Formats: sequence, structure tokens, C-alpha cells
Amino acid sequence: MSRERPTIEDVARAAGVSRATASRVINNAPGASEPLRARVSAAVADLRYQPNESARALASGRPRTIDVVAVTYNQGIGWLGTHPYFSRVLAGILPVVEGFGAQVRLQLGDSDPVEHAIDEIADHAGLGVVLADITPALAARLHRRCRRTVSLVRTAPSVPGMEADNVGGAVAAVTHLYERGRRRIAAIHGPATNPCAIDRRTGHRRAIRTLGLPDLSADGGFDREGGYRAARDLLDRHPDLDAMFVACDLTAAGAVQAITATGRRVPDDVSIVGFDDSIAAVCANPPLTTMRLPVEDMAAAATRLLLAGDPPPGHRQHFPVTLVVRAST
Amino acid sequence: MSRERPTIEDVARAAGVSRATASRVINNAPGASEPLRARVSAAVADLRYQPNESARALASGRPRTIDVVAVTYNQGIGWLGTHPYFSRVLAGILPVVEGFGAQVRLQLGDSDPVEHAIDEIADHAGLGVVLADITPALAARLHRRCRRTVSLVRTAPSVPGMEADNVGGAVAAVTHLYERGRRRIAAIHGPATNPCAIDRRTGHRRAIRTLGLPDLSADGGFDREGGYRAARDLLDRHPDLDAMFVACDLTAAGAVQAITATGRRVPDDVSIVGFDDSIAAVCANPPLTTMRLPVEDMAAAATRLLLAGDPPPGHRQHFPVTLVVRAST
DNA sequence: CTGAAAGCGCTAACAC
DNA sequence: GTGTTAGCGCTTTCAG
Repeated sequence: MSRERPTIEDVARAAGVSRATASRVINNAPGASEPLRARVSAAVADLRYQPNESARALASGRPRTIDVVAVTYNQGIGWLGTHPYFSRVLAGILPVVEGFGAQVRLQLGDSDPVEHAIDEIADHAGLGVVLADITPALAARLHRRCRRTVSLVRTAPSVPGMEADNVGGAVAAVTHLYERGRRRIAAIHGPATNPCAIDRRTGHRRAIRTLGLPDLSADGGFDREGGYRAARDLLDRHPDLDAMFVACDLTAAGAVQAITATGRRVPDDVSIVGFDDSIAAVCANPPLTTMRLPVEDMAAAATRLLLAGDPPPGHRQHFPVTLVVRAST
Repeated sequence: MSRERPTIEDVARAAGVSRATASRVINNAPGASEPLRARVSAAVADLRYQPNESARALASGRPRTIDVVAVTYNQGIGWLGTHPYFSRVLAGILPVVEGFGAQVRLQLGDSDPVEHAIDEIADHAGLGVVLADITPALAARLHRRCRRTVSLVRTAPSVPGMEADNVGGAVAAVTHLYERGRRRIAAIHGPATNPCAIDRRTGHRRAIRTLGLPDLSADGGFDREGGYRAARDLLDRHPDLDAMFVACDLTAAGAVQAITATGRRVPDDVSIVGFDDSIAAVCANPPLTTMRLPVEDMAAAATRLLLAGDPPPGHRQHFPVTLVVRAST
């Protein structure tokens, strides 16, 4: 057997048609009769033909890839290896793209300044770009240069986006704690500039206002260390608190460690609700009650949207955030 | 300003040279005088020229990408989203590739049968393929069709590989427990077919033999649930055990939960050492003493090797596995 | 509905 | 050293 991969030329010859016709049926584009379609398909199967993606990309002016962009915002590349979010995004995207016969490309977007990285990604985009976690301003910039873009977090009005009910989730979390009889409920919030964190903060504020609870808040970022520190601090300032709402499971895992370190028990003395339902929630001890963010579903939906054609500007798709009860409450 | 991206033709014209010369300096290949190099470089900067990767790929017969392959072995795509390993691999690879001006492509390799997926990846490979976690047999198959391949786990003799000292790590872990005064040391092993797990098993056996310890083993897979189950089981069968060596942090996190659930304290009653030093280790409560696998370093080294040219068959690079002491011992 | 032919932007032989 | 030229394998007008 020949070592060379067959080209579309070979397929056309084998099927006794022109390259154009072969191309049409391979891309199942209109304009080919049933009999010819059958012959071409047979030839494809026979020769085990697989299109050369590079040639396709050049000819059509666009690689058949979905670009996933992760902006690091100077947090260093480390966060990618430690934060459970990104791999869930990939887990959602990969099967969809694979099923479509396209490919996944990873873009870092951390060169300095970020704007250049974003512009370059936009100019080279393939079938579409998925924004894993990006500021509205940057998303808008990218979307201006490349329409086929979807954000997985709340974003600028023009940019198509998958939106989870972070506000509602935070309300539900605090309410759950309240219903468990807790009244001294503290909160550990995420980064002040992160859209998800902002919404969870909003939800928290709304809930304590509604329930008539005091505002016992601290900032913890979205990492474990921040959670540990914030929890220690909170416990120092309010030794009588009996619950914590934490805006991220990773942070919550740190908070649990801090609570335990002060000799308190979870959930008996302090109960705690996290957010995300990531691997961190189930690794914590006790495992965390948390608000499930359907990251995989959102990423998969974003990908499908992109694969289906140009998403209309401002398109929105909404996702619920649901309570998952474990041992920490 | 024109919306069209400049081509190499534009650069050549602006610099007053031929396309070939422009190409040479852009790829900084030999065969261009200093003065011309300068003129071309100026034109590149001036026009903000960026090569069209699709055209490059087609002309040179190979896309400028590093392909990262994750084989799921029917575990479903979920593991990718929950197991901390894969994202550490990416965190190691991305900066290196980015610095080189190449791209990262993700390959799933889970179609049925796996062999086809592997063959297809080999036939379409770009600058090189990084095998995140693959059986020796599959790695060998891929390497046969594509020389520029590196495995991150112990693999077939012919396949270039990055090898961490898993055996030594396991020995060190058990020894650490022994030095802490523990004598009833149980072990929770990983999947019987996983090369890393096998080596850690070997190390464990070697250590208990050397130290004259009984073999108290159970199988836990590489996930949290398995760790929980195995630990409960072990505790049932050997209520007097005073330590556990667990072949994966995720599994160890589950084991800690199980130990706690039986009313025992970590590390007072049972101390525990994990393996990997992943995010799971620091999310556990208490945080886990563990054997650090330098995944990011290994992935980065593999990438550099690939980017430097075809790695010689059988090439090996060794990495230490070091003890990180935290609160679980 | 089908085929012929013109590139897509670049690399790499090959001449000069 | 430098330029000319022939493709890489495919998509996509444009005729027929």
C-alpha cells in the first residue's frame, strides 16, 4: 500500500467525477446528484480518504478549528494548572468539536499588552472562538474583529454569551444556610473585577438584605490561599459566625481548612456553601455543599452555537445554578 | 487602512526583495545578507505582517502545532474535567509553544477503536505530539507512524519519553511514613494497567520488603471515589493500621474523608501520603503530604524537545519525585 | 447538475 | 546571495 495519503484528486478519479463534485459531496454541499454522491462516498471509504485540513484552511480562508482562549491576566500560567475551571471547559468543548470533525486550538492570550494577543487571536480565528473567562471590554474588542465569538461569562451586550444565574445561585446558597437555621452568615467574595464574582456578590447582598442579615464579608480571590486567609480573618473578627458562603469551591476548600484549624467543626459549628461544584468541592473534607455551575454544558452549548454558524450579536443562552447538598451543611 | 492582512508578497515588495528572500528572513533561514534582512524586518514591522499559518502548513506539509493527546480509555470525557493532571500538562506546554510562535492542538483519541484515532493523529501530526497518558502499546503504534512523539509516562523502549522516578517516589513515601514511626502502613494503588500506577506499586512493594513491613494493600483507581471505598475497606480489614500510602492525591483526598468518617484523626491516628502534588493535595483537609510529580516541567521539556527537531528514538529524560511535607503526616 | 480552472499564501527547488 | 517558479490540496467561481 502506498505511504502517500490519497488526495481529493484520487477520490475524484476513482469515482469518475471531477474534483469539484468530489468536494461538494465531501462537504455535503448542495449541487450533486444522488448517484454521484454514492459513488464519491464509496471512493472515500475505499481509499480511506481524509481531507487535508491545511489545504482546506488555505482554500476556504479559515481553519476548521474552535479556538479556546484563556487569558491569564498576569496570574501566571500556574492558575491554569491548578484551577479546575479550565479543564471543565475543555471537557465540554472537546466531544462536540470531535463529533463535528473539527479541531480544538488553545490560545493563551497573555502577551503584553493583552490587547495585541486578543487582536491576533481574532484575526486568526477559525470556525469560532470560545472565551473561557474574560472581561467584557476585552470580549467586546475581540467580537468587533471577529463575530463568531461566544463568552462563557457575563460579557458586553454585543457579544454572544452563555450566562449562568450566578446572582440567583448566591441567593439560593445564602437562603439554604438560613433555612438550616444559620443567622451569622459570613461571605468570602471573589476578585472584584471578575464578572462571575461580581454577580455572586450581588446575589449575596440581595439575600442578606432580604433576610435581614448582617453583612460579614471578606475578599478571598478565587484561590485556596485567599480562602484560608479570608476565613481566618473573618473568624478573628466575628468569632460567633455560624456559616460561610464562599464564591468558589477552591476558596471554600481553604476556608474549611481555616475553620478546622481554629478548632471549630464543619458543619456543626460553622457550615459552609461553596460555588462551582468543581473537583475542589469533593476533595474538601467534609465534602462541600455547593452551587453547581454547569460549565461543561455551557461550553458544549457555546461550541454548538459556533459550529452552527455566526451567532447573532447579543445572543444569550441561560443556565441554572443548582444546589448540591453534601456534608458541609 | 486596508482590512486585508498583508501577505509575504506585500512585505517583499515593500522591502524591494523577492518573496523567497522575504521568506528566508521571516523564518530566519540562512541565505540572506544582513542589509536585506534588516530591510525585510523593517517591512514586517511596518506592515505588521503575520504569516498565514494555513498557507505555511500547506506549503511545508506540516502545520506548526504541537498536538497534545489525551486518551480517555472509555472513562468518559468527565475525567478530563475532574482530574487535575491534564491541565497541568497544558500549563507546562502552552508557554513554551507560545514562545516559539507555534500553536497547541488538543486531540481526544477516544473514538472506537482507539487504534484508529491514534493512527489518524499520527498521520496529521504537526511539529510533534505529546502523549499525556497512554499505554506503551499505543505509544509505540503512534511512534511508528510519527517519529516526533514524546510520552510523559513510562512507555515502549523506542518511544522518546520523559520519565519521573515513580518507583523511587513510592519508596520515599513509605520510608517517610516509617521514619514518622508508623509500622502498620497500608497502600491504595492505582489502575493495574497504568504505567505510573504500576511503578508506584513496585516502589511500595520494594519499600515494605526492605523495611520488613506487612503488605496491606487495596486498589483505588485514580479517582476520589475509589480512594474513599478502598480506605473504608482497609480500615475494616485492618482497624489497627496507622498510615496510608496512596498512589494519587485525588484518591488520597477520598481516603482522608473515609478516615475521618470512621472517627479517626489525620495524622494523629492515621497519617497519609499522597502522590502528584496536584490541587487535590492542598484542597484536602488536612492538606496532604505528597510526592511531587513535576508534571509542568516534564511537559515543558517534552515540548522543547519536539520543537528542537526529531527526538532520537528511545530518548529519555529523567525527573525526580520529591517529598512535600504538609499536615497529613 | 457537473466540470474546468483560478487561485488561497507560502515554501523550497532550482537557476542565476 | 538572490530571484524565479512550481506546486502543496483544496474550495469556489464561472461556464456549460
